[in-house]
Amino acid sequence: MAEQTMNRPNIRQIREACRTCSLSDLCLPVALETEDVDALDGIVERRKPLARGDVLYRSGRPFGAIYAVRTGALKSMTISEDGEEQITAFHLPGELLGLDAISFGEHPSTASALETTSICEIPFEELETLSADIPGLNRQLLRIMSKEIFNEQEMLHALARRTAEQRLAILLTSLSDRFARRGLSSIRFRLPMSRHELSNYLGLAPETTSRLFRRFVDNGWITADGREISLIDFDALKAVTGGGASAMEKNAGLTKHS
Amino acid sequence: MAEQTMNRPNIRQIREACRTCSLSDLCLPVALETEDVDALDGIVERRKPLARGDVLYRSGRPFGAIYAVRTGALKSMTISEDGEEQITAFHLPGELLGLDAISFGEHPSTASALETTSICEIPFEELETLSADIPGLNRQLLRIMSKEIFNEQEMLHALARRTAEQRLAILLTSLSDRFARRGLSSIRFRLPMSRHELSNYLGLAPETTSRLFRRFVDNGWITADGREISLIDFDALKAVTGGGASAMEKNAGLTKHS
DNA sequence: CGGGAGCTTGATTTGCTTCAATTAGAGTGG
DNA sequence: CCACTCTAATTGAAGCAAATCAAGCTCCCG
Repeated sequence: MAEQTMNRPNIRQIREACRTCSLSDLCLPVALETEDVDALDGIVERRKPLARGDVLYRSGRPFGAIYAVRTGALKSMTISEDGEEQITAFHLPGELLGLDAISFGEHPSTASALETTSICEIPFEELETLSADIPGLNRQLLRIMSKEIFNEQEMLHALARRTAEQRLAILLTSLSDRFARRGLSSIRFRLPMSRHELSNYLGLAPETTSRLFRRFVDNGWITADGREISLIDFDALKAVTGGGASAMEKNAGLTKHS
Repeated sequence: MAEQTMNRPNIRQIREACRTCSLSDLCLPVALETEDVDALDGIVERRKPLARGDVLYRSGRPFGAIYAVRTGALKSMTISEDGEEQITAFHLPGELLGLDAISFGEHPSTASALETTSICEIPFEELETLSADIPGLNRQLLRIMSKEIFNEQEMLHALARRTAEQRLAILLTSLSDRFARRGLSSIRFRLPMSRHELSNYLGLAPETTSRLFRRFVDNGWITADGREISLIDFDALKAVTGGGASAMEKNAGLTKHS
């Protein structure tokens, strides 16, 4: 399937079309015809950028669209009845969010921007209509959701069973791979989230996260200046993750197909 | 959508058809026509029962079908390179498994029977073909996967952030609701998994799980005779879960539609 | 030059794991 | 049918990792 892709004469145009709207997840790994991509592109709405803290959609609101991150970053979170927010995911450029709303008709989580963020809106109604005509698109939607399930499972056990040190190493290497996937530097990047948000996501106390950053720096694995991170010894980081967990390998795996 | 379902004259037949093949997840919550259900039913293969420990599919094997549990129970697990098995999910009657394989073309996890188990095989190729003709089915497949994503997210944070006590309470109430969904008793049931497997899934030491069962019994919340569990005080259990987490509420939510 | 939030650092406590036995159960063969 | 064996489950004691409690620090913004 991926092999077929390579033989198509217009694959470069397709990729370009995808890239402009950050729909790489939806388009790149499959062999969509150029006209199909155009059709997909046609239903995508570019929304005005979100400022830090702006809410893209709120938990409980009716579901009408999924979203692709163009630039910036967002967090997904649920808010328990005692008002405590629980971050369930970070969304980087090129990634999709809102998929978890498909089954309920309303968003089970709230998404807000971590920094100035531009996104594309993909109305689900129209995407579904389009899917009926384009078998490849339908399949790709399923693929993405399946991948999502798997990544969640990986992360689930990454967080459930691993030590704090392993959790942070997993997060850093995961971010690295996800940035790399979008063509950004995999060894030097700026964390879009605060230490507090990062700790919340990892299920750790902020103090623990802070101590870990110190330890990683002392070990010579990374340098950290606020949110600016450099991975000095990626292999060392990778080694402490515990091997088994790597939601990122799967991202890399899909990228290779394109 | 769910409302439309109620008005169809043949909804009862549809449900019956679904129930016979344990495809409730796939059929019940949506308004599929009788002939559609028949078509779906036609592609489903009933495989011979699995004995305890039998492997349904192994990690790395090519993906060809998803499966529905008719009776019994299975576990999904990944095996890290050091040979340690990590249980990622339990699958009860009426539930689907194998969804996580759709994106990669091969199974990322291994599924094996916890007890004598009968399952239905749903060849994915044919399901996809069928989906093209039946919009409702396609949507439902997406719904299920979306729900799966959400449940995973819920569980992820249930396990990552909660105490051992909360984790076990969440598991017990979740199982209770899932059994109830299949029309089985929600207050008295037999655990399909060993303490060891249960602990593995929850990310706890078996000793901790054992101590927790004791504590729950001492508190008068449950009675436990080996794998036979009775929930004496469901509300107390529910209370200690921490409120926010409830992958099961969502299961119940879908049931209500039917 | 304050003021405040985010981050870091130190001291103490708690909860879970680990280590070490013991007990209970399930299956087996005499 | 009962002793025997092996594995699963339980229980106790000790150790450790991370949370919590409590200050300081630093940077940003007024």
